[in-house]
Amino acid sequence: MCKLCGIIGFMKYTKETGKIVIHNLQDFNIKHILECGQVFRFKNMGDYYEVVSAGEYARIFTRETEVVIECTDEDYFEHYFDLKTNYGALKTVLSKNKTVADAIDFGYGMRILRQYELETIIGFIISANNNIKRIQNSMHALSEYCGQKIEHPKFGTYYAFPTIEQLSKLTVEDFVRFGTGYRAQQLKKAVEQLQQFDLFALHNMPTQEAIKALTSLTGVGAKVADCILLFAYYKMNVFPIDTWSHKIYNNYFAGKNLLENRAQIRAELLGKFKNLSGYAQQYLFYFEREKGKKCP
DNA sequence: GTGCAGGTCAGCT
DNA sequence: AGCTGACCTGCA
Repeated sequence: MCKLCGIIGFMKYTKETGKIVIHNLQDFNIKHILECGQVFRFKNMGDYYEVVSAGEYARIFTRETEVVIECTDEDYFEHYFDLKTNYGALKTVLSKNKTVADAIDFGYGMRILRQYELETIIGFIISANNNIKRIQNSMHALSEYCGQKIEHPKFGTYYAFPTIEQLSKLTVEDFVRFGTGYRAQQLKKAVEQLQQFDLFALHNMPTQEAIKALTSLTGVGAKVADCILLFAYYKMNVFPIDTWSHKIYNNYFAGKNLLENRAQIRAELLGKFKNLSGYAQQYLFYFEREKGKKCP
Protein backbone atom coordinates (compact mmCIF):
# COMPACT_ATOMS: atom_id res chain seq x y z
CA MET A 1 0.00 0.00 0.00
CA CYS A 2 2.28 2.72 1.25
CA LYS A 3 5.60 1.86 -0.33
CA LEU A 4 6.78 5.41 -0.65
CA CYS A 5 4.77 7.37 1.88
CA GLY A 6 7.58 7.23 4.41
CA ILE A 7 5.33 7.11 7.45
CA ILE A 8 7.13 5.21 10.18
CA GLY A 9 5.52 1.89 10.97
CA PHE A 10 4.11 1.21 7.55
CA MET A 11 5.41 -1.83 5.78
CA LYS A 12 8.07 -0.87 3.26
CA TYR A 13 8.59 -3.32 0.45
CA THR A 14 9.21 -3.47 -3.26
CA LYS A 15 7.80 -5.91 -5.79
CA GLU A 16 9.34 -7.08 -8.99
CA THR A 17 8.81 -10.14 -11.16
CA GLY A 18 9.10 -13.26 -9.00
CA LYS A 19 10.45 -11.34 -6.04
CA ILE A 20 9.45 -9.20 -3.08
CA VAL A 21 12.00 -7.34 -0.97
CA ILE A 22 10.96 -6.19 2.48
CA HIS A 23 12.89 -3.36 4.10
CA ASN A 24 11.17 -3.40 7.45
CA LEU A 25 12.53 -6.25 9.55
CA GLN A 26 10.65 -5.18 12.67
CA ASP A 27 7.34 -6.14 11.05
CA PHE A 28 8.41 -9.23 9.13
CA ASN A 29 10.28 -12.08 10.81
CA ILE A 30 9.96 -15.24 8.76
CA LYS A 31 10.84 -17.55 11.66
CA HIS A 32 8.14 -16.07 13.85
CA ILE A 33 5.62 -16.02 11.00
CA LEU A 34 6.08 -19.68 10.08
CA GLU A 35 6.93 -21.25 13.42
CA CYS A 36 4.17 -19.65 15.47
CA GLY A 37 1.85 -22.57 14.76
CA GLN A 38 -0.48 -21.14 12.14
CA VAL A 39 0.84 -23.06 9.11
CA PHE A 40 2.16 -26.56 8.45
CA ARG A 41 3.43 -26.63 4.87
CA PHE A 42 6.87 -25.07 5.28
CA LYS A 43 10.43 -26.22 5.84
CA ASN A 44 13.46 -24.66 7.48
CA MET A 45 16.22 -25.32 4.93
CA GLY A 46 18.98 -23.72 6.96
CA ASP A 47 19.86 -20.85 4.65
CA TYR A 48 16.25 -20.17 3.84
CA TYR A 49 12.64 -21.18 4.53
CA GLU A 50 10.45 -22.66 1.86
CA VAL A 51 6.67 -22.42 1.81
CA VAL A 52 4.13 -24.09 -0.43
CA SER A 53 0.61 -22.69 -0.41
CA ALA A 54 -1.98 -24.19 -2.74
CA GLY A 55 0.15 -24.51 -5.91
CA GLU A 56 2.52 -21.61 -5.24
CA TYR A 57 6.08 -21.76 -3.92
CA ALA A 58 8.18 -19.20 -2.03
CA ARG A 59 11.76 -19.17 -0.78
CA ILE A 60 12.45 -16.66 1.97
CA PHE A 61 15.76 -15.52 3.39
CA THR A 62 16.89 -12.66 5.58
CA ARG A 63 19.85 -10.40 4.83
CA GLU A 64 21.25 -7.74 7.11
CA THR A 65 18.65 -5.09 6.47
CA GLU A 66 16.03 -6.82 4.36
CA VAL A 67 14.03 -9.96 3.75
CA VAL A 68 13.92 -11.42 0.25
CA ILE A 69 10.97 -13.51 -0.94
CA GLU A 70 11.68 -15.34 -4.20
CA CYS A 71 8.48 -16.91 -5.43
CA THR A 72 6.33 -18.19 -8.24
CA ASP A 73 3.86 -15.30 -7.98
CA GLU A 74 4.63 -12.05 -6.17
CA ASP A 75 0.99 -10.93 -6.10
CA TYR A 76 -0.05 -14.19 -4.47
CA PHE A 77 2.52 -13.88 -1.70
CA GLU A 78 1.94 -10.17 -1.17
CA HIS A 79 -1.59 -11.21 -0.22
CA TYR A 80 -0.49 -14.41 1.58
CA PHE A 81 1.89 -12.52 3.88
CA ASP A 82 -0.66 -9.75 4.31
CA LEU A 83 1.88 -7.09 3.38
CA LYS A 84 -0.70 -4.34 3.07
CA THR A 85 -1.59 -4.40 6.75
CA ASN A 86 0.16 -1.95 9.06
CA TYR A 87 1.46 -4.11 11.89
CA GLY A 88 3.32 -1.21 13.46
CA ALA A 89 0.03 0.46 14.30
CA LEU A 90 -1.57 -2.80 15.39
CA LYS A 91 1.24 -3.57 17.78
CA THR A 92 0.98 -0.12 19.34
CA VAL A 93 -2.68 -0.67 20.15
CA LEU A 94 -2.22 -4.25 21.37
CA SER A 95 0.74 -3.32 23.57
CA LYS A 96 -1.54 -1.38 25.91
CA ASN A 97 -1.92 -4.73 27.59
CA LYS A 98 1.31 -5.61 29.39
CA THR A 99 1.06 -9.36 28.82
CA VAL A 100 0.46 -8.90 25.09
CA ALA A 101 3.24 -6.31 24.96
CA ASP A 102 5.68 -8.90 26.32
CA ALA A 103 4.42 -11.46 23.82
CA ILE A 104 4.91 -9.00 20.96
CA ASP A 105 8.44 -8.14 22.10
CA PHE A 106 9.18 -11.84 21.96
CA GLY A 107 7.42 -12.64 18.67
CA TYR A 108 8.06 -9.34 16.84
CA GLY A 109 7.60 -9.61 13.10
CA MET A 110 4.94 -12.30 13.37
CA ARG A 111 2.06 -11.81 10.93
CA ILE A 112 -1.24 -13.59 10.41
CA LEU A 113 -1.23 -15.34 7.02
CA ARG A 114 -4.03 -15.52 4.47
CA GLN A 115 -3.82 -19.22 3.73
CA TYR A 116 -5.51 -21.48 1.20
CA GLU A 117 -8.91 -22.38 2.62
CA LEU A 118 -9.05 -26.10 1.80
CA GLU A 119 -5.51 -26.69 3.01
CA THR A 120 -6.19 -24.89 6.29
CA ILE A 121 -9.30 -26.96 6.95
CA ILE A 122 -7.51 -30.26 6.36
CA GLY A 123 -4.48 -29.13 8.36
CA PHE A 124 -6.45 -28.18 11.42
CA ILE A 125 -8.61 -31.29 11.38
CA ILE A 126 -5.33 -33.21 11.54
CA SER A 127 -4.10 -30.90 14.33
CA ALA A 128 -6.61 -32.12 16.94
CA ASN A 129 -4.82 -33.66 19.95
CA ASN A 130 -1.69 -33.92 17.82
CA ASN A 131 1.79 -32.43 17.67
CA ILE A 132 3.10 -29.99 15.10
CA LYS A 133 5.87 -32.19 13.73
CA ARG A 134 3.45 -35.00 13.03
CA ILE A 135 0.89 -32.64 11.50
CA GLN A 136 3.57 -31.35 9.13
CA ASN A 137 4.59 -34.86 8.15
CA SER A 138 0.99 -35.81 7.39
CA MET A 139 0.44 -32.69 5.28
CA HIS A 140 3.63 -33.30 3.29
CA ALA A 141 2.80 -36.98 2.76
CA LEU A 142 -0.71 -36.12 1.64
CA SER A 143 0.54 -33.51 -0.83
CA GLU A 144 3.23 -35.71 -2.30
CA TYR A 145 0.83 -38.62 -2.70
CA CYS A 146 -1.94 -36.87 -4.61
CA GLY A 147 -1.10 -33.20 -5.15
CA GLN A 148 0.04 -31.98 -8.55
CA LYS A 149 3.77 -32.42 -9.08
CA ILE A 150 5.31 -29.17 -10.23
CA GLU A 151 8.75 -28.99 -11.85
CA HIS A 152 9.91 -25.41 -11.59
CA PRO A 153 13.02 -24.28 -13.52
CA LYS A 154 14.31 -22.26 -10.59
CA PHE A 155 12.82 -23.90 -7.49
CA GLY A 156 12.94 -27.55 -8.54
CA THR A 157 10.25 -30.10 -7.76
CA TYR A 158 7.44 -29.39 -5.32
CA TYR A 159 3.89 -30.61 -4.79
CA ALA A 160 0.76 -28.48 -4.79
CA PHE A 161 -1.80 -29.10 -2.08
CA PRO A 162 -4.40 -31.49 -3.52
CA THR A 163 -7.64 -30.14 -4.94
CA ILE A 164 -10.94 -31.33 -3.49
CA GLU A 165 -11.28 -33.62 -6.53
CA GLN A 166 -7.91 -35.23 -5.80
CA LEU A 167 -8.73 -35.56 -2.10
CA SER A 168 -12.06 -37.19 -2.85
CA LYS A 169 -10.27 -40.19 -4.40
CA LEU A 170 -8.48 -41.00 -1.14
CA THR A 171 -9.64 -43.84 1.13
CA VAL A 172 -9.58 -44.01 4.92
CA GLU A 173 -6.58 -46.33 4.59
CA ASP A 174 -4.76 -43.67 2.55
CA PHE A 175 -5.29 -41.13 5.32
CA VAL A 176 -4.04 -43.63 7.88
CA ARG A 177 -0.92 -44.16 5.80
CA PHE A 178 -0.22 -40.43 6.01
CA GLY A 179 -0.04 -40.84 9.78
CA THR A 180 -3.28 -39.12 10.69
CA GLY A 181 -4.37 -41.93 13.01
CA TYR A 182 -7.97 -41.89 14.18
CA ARG A 183 -8.54 -38.61 12.30
CA ALA A 184 -8.51 -40.59 9.04
CA GLN A 185 -12.24 -41.37 9.34
CA GLN A 186 -13.02 -37.73 10.02
CA LEU A 187 -10.95 -36.59 7.06
CA LYS A 188 -12.68 -38.98 4.68
CA LYS A 189 -16.10 -37.70 5.81
CA ALA A 190 -15.06 -34.05 5.79
CA VAL A 191 -13.78 -34.35 2.22
CA GLU A 192 -17.14 -35.78 1.15
CA GLN A 193 -18.95 -32.91 2.85
CA LEU A 194 -16.57 -30.35 1.36
CA GLN A 195 -17.54 -31.38 -2.16
CA GLN A 196 -20.90 -29.70 -1.53
CA PHE A 197 -19.40 -26.76 0.34
CA ASP A 198 -18.83 -23.23 -0.92
CA LEU A 199 -15.48 -22.39 0.65
CA PHE A 200 -15.38 -18.92 -0.84
CA ALA A 201 -18.78 -17.93 0.56
CA LEU A 202 -17.36 -17.93 4.09
CA HIS A 203 -15.32 -14.82 3.28
CA ASN A 204 -18.49 -12.74 3.12
CA MET A 205 -20.24 -14.38 6.04
CA PRO A 206 -20.55 -13.02 9.57
CA THR A 207 -18.26 -14.90 11.92
CA GLN A 208 -21.01 -16.66 13.88
CA GLU A 209 -22.58 -17.96 10.69
CA ALA A 210 -19.21 -19.10 9.36
CA ILE A 211 -18.52 -20.97 12.61
CA LYS A 212 -21.84 -22.75 12.25
CA ALA A 213 -21.02 -23.76 8.69
CA LEU A 214 -17.53 -25.00 9.55
CA THR A 215 -18.53 -26.96 12.64
CA SER A 216 -21.01 -28.88 10.49
CA LEU A 217 -17.93 -30.60 9.04
CA THR A 218 -16.82 -33.82 10.71
CA GLY A 219 -13.67 -33.24 12.75
CA VAL A 220 -14.22 -29.49 13.03
CA GLY A 221 -15.17 -28.35 16.51
CA ALA A 222 -15.16 -24.91 18.09
CA LYS A 223 -11.40 -24.53 18.35
CA VAL A 224 -10.56 -25.81 14.86
CA ALA A 225 -13.28 -23.58 13.35
CA ASP A 226 -11.69 -20.56 15.02
CA CYS A 227 -8.28 -21.51 13.64
CA ILE A 228 -9.64 -21.89 10.12
CA LEU A 229 -11.40 -18.52 10.30
CA LEU A 230 -8.30 -16.84 11.66
CA PHE A 231 -5.64 -18.35 9.39
CA ALA A 232 -7.54 -18.73 6.10
CA TYR A 233 -10.32 -16.14 6.32
CA TYR A 234 -8.53 -13.42 8.27
CA LYS A 235 -11.36 -13.05 10.74
CA MET A 236 -9.96 -11.34 13.83
CA ASN A 237 -13.03 -11.60 16.06
CA VAL A 238 -12.23 -15.20 17.03
CA PHE A 239 -10.06 -16.57 19.83
CA PRO A 240 -9.13 -20.25 19.47
CA ILE A 241 -9.00 -21.86 22.92
CA ASP A 242 -6.68 -24.82 23.25
CA THR A 243 -4.49 -26.13 26.06
CA TRP A 244 -2.17 -23.11 25.70
CA SER A 245 -4.68 -20.26 25.52
CA HIS A 246 -6.54 -21.94 28.36
CA LYS A 247 -3.40 -21.74 30.51
CA ILE A 248 -2.71 -18.20 29.31
CA TYR A 249 -6.13 -17.05 30.46
CA ASN A 250 -5.82 -18.52 33.92
CA ASN A 251 -2.20 -17.34 34.33
CA TYR A 252 -2.50 -13.74 33.14
CA PHE A 253 -6.11 -12.64 32.79
CA ALA A 254 -8.32 -14.54 35.20
CA GLY A 255 -7.23 -12.94 38.45
CA LYS A 256 -8.68 -15.16 41.16
CA ASN A 257 -11.67 -16.08 39.01
CA LEU A 258 -10.15 -19.13 37.30
CA LEU A 259 -12.17 -20.74 34.52
CA GLU A 260 -12.16 -24.25 33.06
CA ASN A 261 -14.91 -23.98 30.46
CA ARG A 262 -13.44 -23.16 27.06
CA ALA A 263 -16.50 -21.32 25.77
CA GLN A 264 -16.44 -19.07 28.83
CA ILE A 265 -12.74 -18.37 28.49
CA ARG A 266 -13.22 -17.54 24.83
CA ALA A 267 -16.04 -15.12 25.62
CA GLU A 268 -13.92 -13.35 28.25
CA LEU A 269 -10.92 -12.95 25.94
CA LEU A 270 -13.07 -11.84 23.00
CA GLY A 271 -14.64 -9.22 25.25
CA LYS A 272 -11.19 -7.99 26.14
CA PHE A 273 -9.58 -7.89 22.69
CA LYS A 274 -12.67 -7.54 20.47
CA ASN A 275 -11.83 -7.26 16.77
CA LEU A 276 -8.11 -7.61 17.50
CA SER A 277 -8.55 -10.97 19.24
CA GLY A 278 -6.99 -13.03 16.48
CA TYR A 279 -3.73 -11.07 16.56
CA ALA A 280 -3.61 -11.11 20.37
CA GLN A 281 -4.21 -14.82 20.52
CA GLN A 282 -1.39 -15.65 18.13
CA TYR A 283 1.24 -13.51 19.83
CA LEU A 284 0.22 -14.94 23.20
CA PHE A 285 0.13 -18.52 21.96
CA TYR A 286 3.60 -18.34 20.41
CA PHE A 287 5.07 -16.63 23.48
CA GLU A 288 3.64 -19.10 25.96
CA ARG A 289 4.59 -22.14 23.92
CA GLU A 290 8.16 -21.06 23.14
CA LYS A 291 9.18 -19.67 26.51
CA GLY A 292 8.72 -23.10 28.08
CA LYS A 293 11.11 -24.78 25.68
CA LYS A 294 14.58 -25.68 26.79
CA CYS A 295 17.31 -23.15 26.10
CA PRO A 296 20.50 -24.40 24.40
C1' DG B 1 7.58 -47.81 30.25
C1' DT B 2 4.67 -43.45 30.49
C1' DG B 3 2.84 -39.10 29.12
C1' DC B 4 1.78 -35.65 25.97
C1' DA B 5 0.51 -33.17 21.60
C1' DG B 6 -2.94 -26.17 18.93
C1' DG B 7 -9.54 -31.49 20.35
C1' DT B 8 -13.62 -33.90 18.71
C1' DC B 9 -17.25 -36.95 19.28
C1' DA B 10 -20.40 -40.18 21.38
C1' DG B 11 -22.70 -41.41 25.30
C1' DC B 12 -24.00 -40.32 29.58
C1' DT B 13 -26.72 -37.49 33.43
C1' DA C 1 -27.07 -28.25 28.19
C1' DG C 2 -22.88 -29.86 30.51
C1' DC C 3 -19.48 -33.42 31.70
C1' DT C 4 -16.37 -37.70 30.77
C1' DG C 5 -13.63 -41.02 28.50
C1' DA C 6 -11.72 -42.97 24.31
C1' DC C 7 -8.84 -42.10 20.71
C1' DC C 8 -3.87 -43.08 16.47
C1' DT C 9 0.90 -42.41 16.87
C1' DG C 10 5.62 -40.59 17.22
C1' DC C 11 8.79 -38.58 20.23
C1' DA C 12 10.91 -37.13 24.78
